[in-house]
Amino acid sequence: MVDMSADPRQRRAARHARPAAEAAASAPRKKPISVERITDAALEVVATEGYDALTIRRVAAVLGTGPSSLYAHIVNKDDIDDLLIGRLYAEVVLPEPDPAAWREQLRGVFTQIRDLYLKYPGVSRAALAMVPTHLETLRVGEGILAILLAGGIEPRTAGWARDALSLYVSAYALEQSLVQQRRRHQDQEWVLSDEELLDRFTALPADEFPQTRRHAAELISGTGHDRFEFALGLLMNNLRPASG
Amino acid sequence: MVDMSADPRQRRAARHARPAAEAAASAPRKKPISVERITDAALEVVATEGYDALTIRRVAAVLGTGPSSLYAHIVNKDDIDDLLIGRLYAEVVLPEPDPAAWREQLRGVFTQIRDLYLKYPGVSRAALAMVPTHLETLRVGEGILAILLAGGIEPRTAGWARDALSLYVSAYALEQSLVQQRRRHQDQEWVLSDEELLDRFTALPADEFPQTRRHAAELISGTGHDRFEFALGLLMNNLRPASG
DNA sequence: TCGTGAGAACGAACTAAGTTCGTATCGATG
DNA sequence: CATCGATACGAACTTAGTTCGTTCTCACGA
Repeated sequence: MVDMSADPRQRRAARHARPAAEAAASAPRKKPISVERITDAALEVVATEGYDALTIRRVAAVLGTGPSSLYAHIVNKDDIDDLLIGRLYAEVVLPEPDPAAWREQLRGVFTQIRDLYLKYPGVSRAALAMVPTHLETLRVGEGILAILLAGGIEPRTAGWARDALSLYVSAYALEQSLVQQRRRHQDQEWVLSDEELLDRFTALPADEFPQTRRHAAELISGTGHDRFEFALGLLMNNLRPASG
Repeated sequence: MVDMSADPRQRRAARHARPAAEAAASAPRKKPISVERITDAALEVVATEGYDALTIRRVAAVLGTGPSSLYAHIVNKDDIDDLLIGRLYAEVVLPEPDPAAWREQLRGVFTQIRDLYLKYPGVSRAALAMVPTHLETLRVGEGILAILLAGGIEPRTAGWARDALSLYVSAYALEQSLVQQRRRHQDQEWVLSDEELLDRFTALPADEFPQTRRHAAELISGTGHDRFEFALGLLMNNLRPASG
């Protein structure tokens, strides 16, 4: 059983501690509100309406109740972020580190993370704000670190590189989500297609923006994911086995 | 004079167009609310209380009025972000591109941006959400692009690298601001000093977190800025002049 | 069997925030 | 000096996070 103490603060703390012995027991008959169901509901909201639509009231509505009902299980709204990220990172599968393929392995893990973020538009915001001792993020972090170390990267470099890569991936997903969101909210003037963007760039005054104007085509080239791959490449290609 | 049309939407659009002829005329005598004063007030709030404390009401209070008074000058709250970023990026000074020193020049520019972000904790959030046709960000973007091109980087690579670097810098500043903010809000349990973090890491179960445990010291090593420099290095060192 | 009490659920309400509306005020202009 | 458009602003509407006090439920012990 998960921690059933009265105070949700203690339960949050328990979630950050190592997982308890976890006796399965019997599944709850009816449908009592639980941290799991809250997480399910929150993920559903984020997946369908985006992270901005994630409100206590919205989650409560999905569960067919009012906002106050959730506060027996969560500390506050930030706590939902915690749950979300935990659930998301639990889905990341980590490969057995292979010294010969560490770059591909890293690419694979970070692509997984990117796609999880994009599946739930905007959650990367929550990931950026997450405290660094979250259990599931620690697990994934350990996995990434293991891959880097297996690749022969010196520990300190590995740690720093891991942080840089993680930060970039979160930011990339966040930016992509924001673009998508603007596209959904057809705010007329603020949605710019590639052609419109190209027009804007080429319409810039040549004396002030010579490079942007001249290379407008290259600047808007490539899908988001092309740029993602490119950036990951930049970050990883300089990492070399220590005494290689 | 800046655009004095009635609709603030038109005024925002005008801000994104090329700067008008800009007849100086006489400075306003009294203290009418203006976009400039709103920007000043907003920056003051962000600098002293952080981006989270930036509310319409808070800004209005600084100007000694009520929230509705601002809506003759701004479209909505997002518009304030626009003003903030414009003001911030206007402060960035761009060097004359020197083909021999492009890496140092890039470092300089991005360090400026980083420090501006950190001076106004949390604004990088606004920067990430900013539409890519903002006039001042275009100016800085042009400058960065010019440095890369002067360094002999192929245009498409230069564009993508610029985006990757900018994204990383924003994310870095955002993360740093979040850490600072947590530290201010002494939420007891969520503030972790380096020693506490080290303790946490070394207290992890050895079978599940062998690497994190073993290299805990390296993982928490280095100031934020060390990591910033490191990441910039990773991103830049792979960029090479096109035809060598 | 029947209370009983701890935990869970929940309706109502409080606060804060973004935004709108209607009106009042001000200043330049004819 | 009257007028009109732009500006200012108080009040109010809406949505949100959170708290409070009460009610409900159910497993356990007398």
